[in-house]
Amino acid sequence: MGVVRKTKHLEQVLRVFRQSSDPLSARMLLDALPNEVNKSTVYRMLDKLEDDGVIHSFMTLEHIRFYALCKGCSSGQRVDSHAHFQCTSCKRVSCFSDEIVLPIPEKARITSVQVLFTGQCQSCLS
Amino acid sequence: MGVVRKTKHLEQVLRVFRQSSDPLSARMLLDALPNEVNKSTVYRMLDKLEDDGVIHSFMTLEHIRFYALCKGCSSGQRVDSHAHFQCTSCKRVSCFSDEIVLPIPEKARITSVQVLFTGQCQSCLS
DNA sequence: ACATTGTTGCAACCCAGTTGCATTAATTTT
DNA sequence: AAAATTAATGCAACTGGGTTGCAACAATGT
Ligand SMILES: [Mn+2]
Ligand SMILES: [Mn+2]
Ligand SMILES: [Zn+2]
Ligand SMILES: [Zn+2]
Repeated sequence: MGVVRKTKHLEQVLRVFRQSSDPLSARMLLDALPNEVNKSTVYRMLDKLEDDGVIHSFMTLEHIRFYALCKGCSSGQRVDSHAHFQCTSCKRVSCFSDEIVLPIPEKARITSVQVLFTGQCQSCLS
Repeated sequence: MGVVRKTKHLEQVLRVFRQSSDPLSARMLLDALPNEVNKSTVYRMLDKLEDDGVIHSFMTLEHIRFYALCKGCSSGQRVDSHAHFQCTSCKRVSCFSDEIVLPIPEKARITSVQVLFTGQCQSCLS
């Protein structure tokens, strides 16, 4: 079951996501929230928002889950995936703007795809 | 630093990987090994094998790391990625045989890509 | 205002993965 | 072959992301 009631915390969570250009982990979100919020509460909000399709999540190399606002995959049919990138030096996670079109395997009923590029970001290269 | 000495455990680990068509988690590997092996040892062997490029790893939705033998990305240049699939019902993880060709973003020096499809496998559908 | 029920905080818990250290075993040197 | 060297192993304690049961609280409908 997704979000039902519009609570203060929920509004703040959504505001933090909108103001961030990058995906966030639960820990980063906790630190970014203006009020002190219990971590259980944060995890439960994230679960519900994902249930509702408002956010997507994906795992990074350090087995930490990151979350980002969904930007329009909701329309249904196609399995869309905007890819993500993690810098192996500074560990920062970011979105790739370009949509990636993937051939969908026939062997199963695919409902989502996660693409994670890794390497070194510009600032870590220079 | 990668593997240096050819120990009994290491041979058994490689044998298990060769006999398995699917990627394995550390837990699955532990259970598949003929001898009782300490989990720290297993994790350390996996680390070293990945350092050496013998195996690749990727995270699944339940934040569990899976490992699979590298099948020929070693030749260098191209960022190759054979995609993986996890069934959301039975949680089984498998490889997709078809190589996936991805446009490599210019914004960073990409060294690897992970692609994880999720959905329902054939047997869970029927 | 009241009843209903979703949400929150708390504390305890789970589990994948890590780490420090003493012991063991593979490889090199003599 | 024996000794020396050092990588690999087992163990136990630990870390940290994430979960869960439950009582207290707060949003929503009437
Ligand atoms: Mn989306
Ligand atoms: Mn490979
Ligand atoms: Zn970086
Ligand atoms: Zn299945």
